[in-house]
Amino acid sequence: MRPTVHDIAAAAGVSLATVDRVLNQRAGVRTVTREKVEQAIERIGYVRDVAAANLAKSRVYPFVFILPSGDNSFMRGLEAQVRAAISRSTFERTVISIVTVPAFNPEALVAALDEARAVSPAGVAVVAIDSPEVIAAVDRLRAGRIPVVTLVSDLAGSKRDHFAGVDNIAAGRTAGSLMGRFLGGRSGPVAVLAGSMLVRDHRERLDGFHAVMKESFPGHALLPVIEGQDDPALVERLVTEAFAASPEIAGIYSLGAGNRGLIAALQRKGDGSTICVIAHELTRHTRAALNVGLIDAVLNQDAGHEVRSAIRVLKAKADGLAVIGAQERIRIDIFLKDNLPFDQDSNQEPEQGRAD
Amino acid sequence: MRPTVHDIAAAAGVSLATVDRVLNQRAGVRTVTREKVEQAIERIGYVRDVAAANLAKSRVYPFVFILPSGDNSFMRGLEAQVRAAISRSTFERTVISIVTVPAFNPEALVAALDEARAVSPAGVAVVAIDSPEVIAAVDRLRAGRIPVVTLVSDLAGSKRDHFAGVDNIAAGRTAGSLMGRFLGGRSGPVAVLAGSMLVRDHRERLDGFHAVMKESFPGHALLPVIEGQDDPALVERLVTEAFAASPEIAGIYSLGAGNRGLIAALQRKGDGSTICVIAHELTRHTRAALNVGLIDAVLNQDAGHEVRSAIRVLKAKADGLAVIGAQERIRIDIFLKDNLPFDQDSNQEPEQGRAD
DNA sequence: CTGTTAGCGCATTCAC
DNA sequence: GTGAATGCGCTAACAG
Repeated sequence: MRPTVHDIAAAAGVSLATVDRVLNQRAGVRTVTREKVEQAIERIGYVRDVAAANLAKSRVYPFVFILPSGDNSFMRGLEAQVRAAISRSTFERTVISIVTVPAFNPEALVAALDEARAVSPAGVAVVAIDSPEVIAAVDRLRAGRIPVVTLVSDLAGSKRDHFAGVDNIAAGRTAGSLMGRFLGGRSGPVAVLAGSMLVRDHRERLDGFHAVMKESFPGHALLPVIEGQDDPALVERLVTEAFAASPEIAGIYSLGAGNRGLIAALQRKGDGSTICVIAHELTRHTRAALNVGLIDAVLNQDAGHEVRSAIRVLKAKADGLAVIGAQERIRIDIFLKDNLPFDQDSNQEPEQGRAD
Repeated sequence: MRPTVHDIAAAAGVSLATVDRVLNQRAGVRTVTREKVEQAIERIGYVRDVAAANLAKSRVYPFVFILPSGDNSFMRGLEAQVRAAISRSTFERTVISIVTVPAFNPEALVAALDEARAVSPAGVAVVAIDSPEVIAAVDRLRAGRIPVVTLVSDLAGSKRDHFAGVDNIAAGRTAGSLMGRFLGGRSGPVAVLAGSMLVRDHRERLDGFHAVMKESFPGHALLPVIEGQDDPALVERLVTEAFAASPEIAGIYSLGAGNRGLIAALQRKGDGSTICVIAHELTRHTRAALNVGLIDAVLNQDAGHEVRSAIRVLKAKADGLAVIGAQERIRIDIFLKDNLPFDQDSNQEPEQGRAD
């Protein structure tokens, strides 16, 4: 049998209450007594039963998720995954609230972070915007001993506990590598379509992509970045203009959102399927385009995995426990039309009701 | 507050023991009483606290993992992941034993399955071999109400509860798609290197690959399948012979193991890097070859994920609970040299000690 | 057939 | 400073 608090108490010759005080680093124990207990713990190899502790405490974990609002399919899919987690709350002892704020708006995000702090939750998960004020707001949370996990887009320079998202430089490099190889012998310039250079994930993808294209496929000119603000209508207009300006475009890397607009522009062009297109995030739009050959590859991050991982990490941080590193690494999924998962698994919808 | 057994008892006007009998479907309750309790459960929306139940039962889950022996890097990585799970046993309330049996040997596997049944564990995970005797042995376990999860290679036609592995037809198709595109304009036949047609995963990969090559890239002839028995020495010899017989080979799809032999043959050929090579499973050998350009892409299944998933599913089946479908879907990871994860995450080694 | 009671491992009053 | 007693939600003897 695995040792319990009773065993520690017996071994150290003290009572349960004293053992508990030492275990939970509470005051009111003489140093000698404390050391006696600590040695006993060490000696008999005690490890706390978290489940029993949580039961005794009737512990629940109040978490706040802060996401961008708007009709970005990926973000709505992310929100659906948070709702799926909410439906599991009873089992997972969580109480999750969702706060949405306008995209690409640092002030709104700071306000949301400060409001979250006011309710002192057990943890906060946030899709970050890279700005000094946001960093400061995150650090205020951490100063209040509230664990913070960044979701999808990281916040370098902040004191966030963890980042639940992909390595976006590697994602950009991967896109570059696929683009170069898929183009094969074909010539022609390559266009890059981004949302906003305000968010770190977009900047990093761009850097990775440019690096590989210049290193390994210098034959293809890189057109100036098109910033579509993740807005389908704007994207469609800008891409159509780009086609007019450079009819010989051989490839497009869409590293942000608003792919509905891109797909519409490609369809309008008619011969769009000869252009090599690589996009991010599997939504119902990109999935359909992949299936008909308008898009050649989709790089994806699994929103469900990100949400579940964020919750696991926040719990662990709240309890001061370790996490299984590999389990929390978010992969860069590469989808061709040949390895598309069943529809239920796309970021579009929660994974409820999947066959098995 | 969430309702408890006490609330049910009060609402139904019975005692705790009766409630417990109904909840755990034990005999010795009059039908009227049972119905009264069931209605109360329904009415107040009771959901059992699994953690508390496990605490009261001091429940542990004895599991048996049956893996092939031999020096197959992927399988040894899988075993390392099981050992990593064993190191978490205290926290996860598991008691896991590992049994290894010679690869591609149905009789040995049947014997191992029957021995496992003799100790009546809470669940069995097995890397299956596709044969009627093995199916029968698995079904004997199921007949004894022991949950069974197949790992890596499935066992169609059996009553196994779940398969923790990738969709191997999709994997083969994906390999075909990448092969065709990476070859671009280049001509020349394509060779396929397999381990054994005895295991289902190899057969399925082959089918998927052939299908796509014939549909979409009919310009490339497909050479007869080379069966290397996952043995590096044999693989090296057979591949070298294939190079001699067909010097104009443009691509190789290695869908099994023994890639050390393939890599050695490619190195010996010298101009090997002009051949497009797609292999399975990220091990230290394939990782190194990917980095130097001898291999162009590696399709991978995350052994750590498979093991953790198998354990989660076995637990859920043992308790009659539901699983989160999407969390248990094993992805086909596609690795180029640009999106290689850090070394700790390769299938070669357990994920202990990863930075974060 | 049904109810009473005593734990599972831990946290937390409230006395001493 | 320290200890004894009670309860978290559930299960399992053991009575009745």
